Amino acid sequence: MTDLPIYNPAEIEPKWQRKWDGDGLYHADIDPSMPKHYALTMLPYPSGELHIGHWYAMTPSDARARFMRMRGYNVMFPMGFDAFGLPAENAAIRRRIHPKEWTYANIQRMRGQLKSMGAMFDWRREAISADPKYYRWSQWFFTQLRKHGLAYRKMSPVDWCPNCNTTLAREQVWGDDRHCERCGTPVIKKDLEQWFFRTTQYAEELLDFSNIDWPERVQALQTNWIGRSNGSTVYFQTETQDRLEIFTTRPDTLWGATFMVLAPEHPLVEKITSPEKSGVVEQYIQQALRQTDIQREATDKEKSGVFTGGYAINPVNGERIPVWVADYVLMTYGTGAIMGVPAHDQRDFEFARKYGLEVRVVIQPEDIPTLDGATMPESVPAYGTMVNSGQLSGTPGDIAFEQAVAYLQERGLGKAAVNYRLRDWLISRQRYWGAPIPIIYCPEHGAVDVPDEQLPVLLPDDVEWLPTGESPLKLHPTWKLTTCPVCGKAAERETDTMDTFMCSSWYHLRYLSPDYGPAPFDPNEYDYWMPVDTYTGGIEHATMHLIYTRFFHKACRDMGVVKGDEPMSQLRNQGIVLGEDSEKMSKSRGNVVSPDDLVGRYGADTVRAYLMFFARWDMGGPWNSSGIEGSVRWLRRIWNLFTDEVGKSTAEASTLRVLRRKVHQALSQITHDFETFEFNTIVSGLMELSNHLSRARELGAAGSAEWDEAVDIYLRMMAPVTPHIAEELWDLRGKPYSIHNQPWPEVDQEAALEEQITLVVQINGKVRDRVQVPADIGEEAAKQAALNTQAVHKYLEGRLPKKVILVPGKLVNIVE
RNA sequence: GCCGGAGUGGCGGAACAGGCAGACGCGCACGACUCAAAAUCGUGUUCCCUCGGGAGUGUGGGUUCGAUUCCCACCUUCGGCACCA
Repeated sequence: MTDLPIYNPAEIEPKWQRKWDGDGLYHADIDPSMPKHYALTMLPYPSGELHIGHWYAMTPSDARARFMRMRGYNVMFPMGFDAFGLPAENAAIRRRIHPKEWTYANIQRMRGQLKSMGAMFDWRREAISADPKYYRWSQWFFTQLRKHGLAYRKMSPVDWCPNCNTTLAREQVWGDDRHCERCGTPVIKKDLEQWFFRTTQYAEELLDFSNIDWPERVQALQTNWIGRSNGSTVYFQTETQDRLEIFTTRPDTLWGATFMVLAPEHPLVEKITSPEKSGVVEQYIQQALRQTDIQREATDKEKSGVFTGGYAINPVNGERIPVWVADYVLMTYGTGAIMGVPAHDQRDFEFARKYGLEVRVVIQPEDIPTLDGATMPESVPAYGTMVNSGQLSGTPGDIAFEQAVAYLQERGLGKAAVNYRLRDWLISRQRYWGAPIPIIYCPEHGAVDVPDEQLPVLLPDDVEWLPTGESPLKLHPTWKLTTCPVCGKAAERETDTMDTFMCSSWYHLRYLSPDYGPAPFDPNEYDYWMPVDTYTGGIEHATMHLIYTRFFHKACRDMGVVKGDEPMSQLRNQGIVLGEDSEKMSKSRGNVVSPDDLVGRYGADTVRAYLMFFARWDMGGPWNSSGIEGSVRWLRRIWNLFTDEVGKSTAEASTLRVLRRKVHQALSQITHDFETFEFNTIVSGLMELSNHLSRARELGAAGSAEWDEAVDIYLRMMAPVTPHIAEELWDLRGKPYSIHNQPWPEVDQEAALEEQITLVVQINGKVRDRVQVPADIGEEAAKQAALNTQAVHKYLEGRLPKKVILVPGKLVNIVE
């Protein structure tokens, strides 16, 4: 017995991590002679613990980045921390520890955990959004957006979390009960002066995904979120001689409008309401406004409303129709006013039936019986021939929309219009732990930008934490006192900070040059590295971060700060790792899987391999603690297989030919799967090949040139998945450091070709036999071989087949 | 209600420009090694069966010589949106 080293990840993993780190192996620097690849994975929030979800997101991303590196790309794979945010403040209040201290302690701990992954992060490029050298530029971007009219301040009803004491963006309000994303408390409405970014200005462009390779799923979610509606604006006139604009997606039903409805907040309500109705209307509005959005927006709620006593004139037929107020019309969409066409809209129908308003049919779809407004049990929203519609009567359904719009436009009664569900992005937060909004309020000059040379507006460290929930910046005795940059007189700072999504909208740019002073990023770095080639992260950011960062990039493009239309060329999302009970992991359920424990027990390589293997990456799924044993055994076997003593090869030539064939076939498959992010079949392909290698070894293959080639290729293929063991085995075989600097092996197509193939013999589409034939067999010979099989003889009993179908290289189907 | 995924052995999953269903792994069973166990190695493992076969990829149809893969209609489930005019 010789002293063969045993596989001990606890020893080799830290050893190689230190060596790689010391050598700067993964440093990515501009090199115009090489094609670049910017691989980016979503940065974590420094909550304190790296959990298995981070590993699940990051290790395959790392493996892919490593693969690209071996393929000859100059790969940058940076990491950082999205370090501002509410949890730090909650910790501050609960544990009487400063958010900064809490955050940076967590960062330090998580940086260590991240390093235990053995990922190829270039830590020189680390960016932390809570660093003044970072948020100085978050503030600069805000100023730029304001200068270009893309940031504005407005008094508006906002979603307010009474527990967090702050506003929330629409995206941060979740669920049927409209609760706070962070703490789960139902939100309330509050009127506040708030800062907004004009995301709506980019609504149309954000719908265009034609130049980026993003998952259909994300495209669908974003498209849905932006909510484009094609229709037209129609100008009604009230009897008080006011213009009342409405938006409709069905201008072809205009002749069927039998009433109008205004949102309770609509500015014309007061004026249009007749004196005798004002009491009832006033009462209704008060009650509507008191309701929460949850009550008001519940779809199953019975519609309610009141008649204002006012009338408007339908511009297409001059009819006088009553104007109502109802809370099913929202001030925040369209113009806050609608025409009611009960025959062809279900909401209007329910309203009309309840209040006895006329239901008039103006659309008659061809395939259903003639409609009668008085008796129809529900609305008919389908397109169809226009009827009772003046000179447009008879217009067929397929052109009714365009004809109606044309009719309105010719007469100046309306125009084609598009509406979006997307709202402007509310970025004000009444919190301390965020980037201060760089604005100064002067009694004389109003809201004034903090001049660039005064940036950053630093967060004061000496703040008091009172359990009022009020932002400590408001309570600070002196911080907000300053002077107006325009007139120099006493003025006050804005005490709100920015939504952290603002900071994370451009972190990929800060990675380019995290210490750069003159600008948010070094333009040379930008020109070389951008755009991000592959972006990976969770699907849950589809309608938040991933819309914000696209908006941000487009806005920056229009401000002349960046180039190109999109920040990230390719996006891939991973799924979620659930607990073993198939439920979402949570501390209270006690089903949390700790990556640190797993690494301690099995080593990082095993955890990496299992995370890539156990599920389709984009699907995720429940954790299985016994399943990881498969990865443990695989790596142990590989270790033993490649460290075992090698004598002289005793294998036959055919064994070695088969060995080469299997190796190159696996290489071809694994290369393909790396390209397409199919990580689970990368690992299964490696496992399968290791089974072939074991067999070949038993047949005496070790010691041959073919065996050496097999091991060499094998180690390179596993290097992106399990970087430590690959490096160690590479080293043990006396190969030059580092395996991670080796090129990806080339497939020898000839070696991968099969010599013999198994031709499947089907009779009437059912498999009846198989026959071994040379791979290059001709058509006739293949058919003959199939017809000569026992099964076919037995089946046909001398009869002639009706048809013989050959799928070259695969099968012969004999049809009787 | 609308939009988008997903339904394959006991389990995770593989195969789909239509062509051997169940690769790979977990689990399980049996065997080897061991005094014994663990570990390891080997063999088997979709179901039914009268051992000839038969059925089988959520359900029901269709196209085809041939369908897990394509088409139509459903069912279940997960995610998103939702009184959006």
